[in-house]
Amino acid sequence: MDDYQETRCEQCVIRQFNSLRAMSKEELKKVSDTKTTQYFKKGDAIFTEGEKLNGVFCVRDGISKLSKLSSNGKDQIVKLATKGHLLGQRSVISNEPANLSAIAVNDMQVCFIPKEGILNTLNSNSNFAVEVLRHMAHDLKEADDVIVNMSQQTVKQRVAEAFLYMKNNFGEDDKGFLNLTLSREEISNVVGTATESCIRIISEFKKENWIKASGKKLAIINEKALIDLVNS
Amino acid sequence: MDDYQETRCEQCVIRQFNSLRAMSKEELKKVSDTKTTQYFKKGDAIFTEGEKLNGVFCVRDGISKLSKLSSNGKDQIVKLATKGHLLGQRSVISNEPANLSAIAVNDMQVCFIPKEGILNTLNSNSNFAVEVLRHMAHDLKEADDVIVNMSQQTVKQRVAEAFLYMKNNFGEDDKGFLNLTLSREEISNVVGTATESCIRIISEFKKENWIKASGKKLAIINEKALIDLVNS
DNA sequence: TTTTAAACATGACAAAAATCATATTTTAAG
DNA sequence: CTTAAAATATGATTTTTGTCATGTTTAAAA
Repeated sequence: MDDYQETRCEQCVIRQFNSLRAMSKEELKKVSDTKTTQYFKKGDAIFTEGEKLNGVFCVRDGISKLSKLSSNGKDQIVKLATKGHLLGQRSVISNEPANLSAIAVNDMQVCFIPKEGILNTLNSNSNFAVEVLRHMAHDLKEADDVIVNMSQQTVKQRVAEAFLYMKNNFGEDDKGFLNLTLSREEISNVVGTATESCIRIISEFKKENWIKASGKKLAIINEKALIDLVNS
Repeated sequence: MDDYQETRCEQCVIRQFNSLRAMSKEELKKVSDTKTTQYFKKGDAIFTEGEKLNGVFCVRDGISKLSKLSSNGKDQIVKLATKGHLLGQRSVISNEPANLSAIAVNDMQVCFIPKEGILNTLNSNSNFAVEVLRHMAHDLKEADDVIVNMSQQTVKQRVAEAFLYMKNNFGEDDKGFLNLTLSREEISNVVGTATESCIRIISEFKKENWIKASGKKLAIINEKALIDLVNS
């Protein structure tokens, strides 16, 4: 443990991206005293569906998929979370087991914040409560939009949308390749389709020259075509 | 206007079902002074997608569908709200236009509460903020579950689930008919499918003796069969 | 009551997507 | 480096779902 040189929440820039920024200096200090930093490797579970959570996880680095098992045995990825996102908030607030599993898509650094710090602040600092509420409201809007897309769009449109989502939320490197690399199976779990169908559509996109691949990395080379497909 | 004999929020039992119950007597009094009662007939819009909302709507009676238009021109019903539900909360909290339209499915009585009362209380009463947060957390969990069902289940399973949802949330009358009556088109907008496909599946369920119809009313007569289908 | 429009229903067909089979390529382990 | 396992790819086929056409029933308006 090289805990001694870890960043303290007060100094951590990450919190500017989430509701922790609405905490007072004092509150943040308390949180920082109880937090622990954890490292997860690609494929590791931060928590799993049905697990009782004793706190929330603040993502400092890496990307996590939030997914749920459906009755047919397939995983559905509901959301992808990165730097600044708080995981497990909903569960802690409702005092219910986690509804989703959080699995590391690549290597991650995550701070665990025991729930007491969160719940106490929620009850005493309405600024913080409203800030959390605003984030939750945003998540809810996004979830509603996903429902509409999932139910009304074709698989092909959803695959196109997944690529646009990956570009907009996780960006691309200097050569135009998506920073987030998902396996074909993971993409199909985002899109909610059979892996083969997903692979076939990706091949099609490559033939159309809308995307290209280099190793495991994918790049969008005709964004307009993807957008047009989504809106058709 | 027969406003003089309307129920005041302090006396209204409906608020026990939503976050208004976390308001103090004083706060509730203020809200009650500014609220107005509105009546909507079947098909009327309480608000529509993209509209700027100046307050929230507390459903006293009747049922509303919350839906969103997808790019292909079809309506997707995301949620059905009844007695006690607050509509437009998310929009008011985020200070964004409504993401969904709220249309009356049958005749409704709804109280309009100007946003000032809500926002002031949110900022000053963390009890209330946390209560709103809890409700929002619950809605978010439900939305995530809908995403999984929409993306992983077959149309037939989703139709079965829609009937179970209607029974569980809106109940049935003394003869076993669902209290909520939706047109075939509305059911297909809940399920996210073509109206003809929906009609065909309903006919099938009738032939199997899982449901029966009398006029526009539908009744579940073999709930287990529907549950088994959903879980298969 | 008659007329008209909307809702419901069903057949025929087309399109989309899933499944099963089987290669090929890539990655990881020994 | 070699070998095994996993990931990617594609063909063939079946199943599911959507679309178009058309008929019937139901409800609403004149």
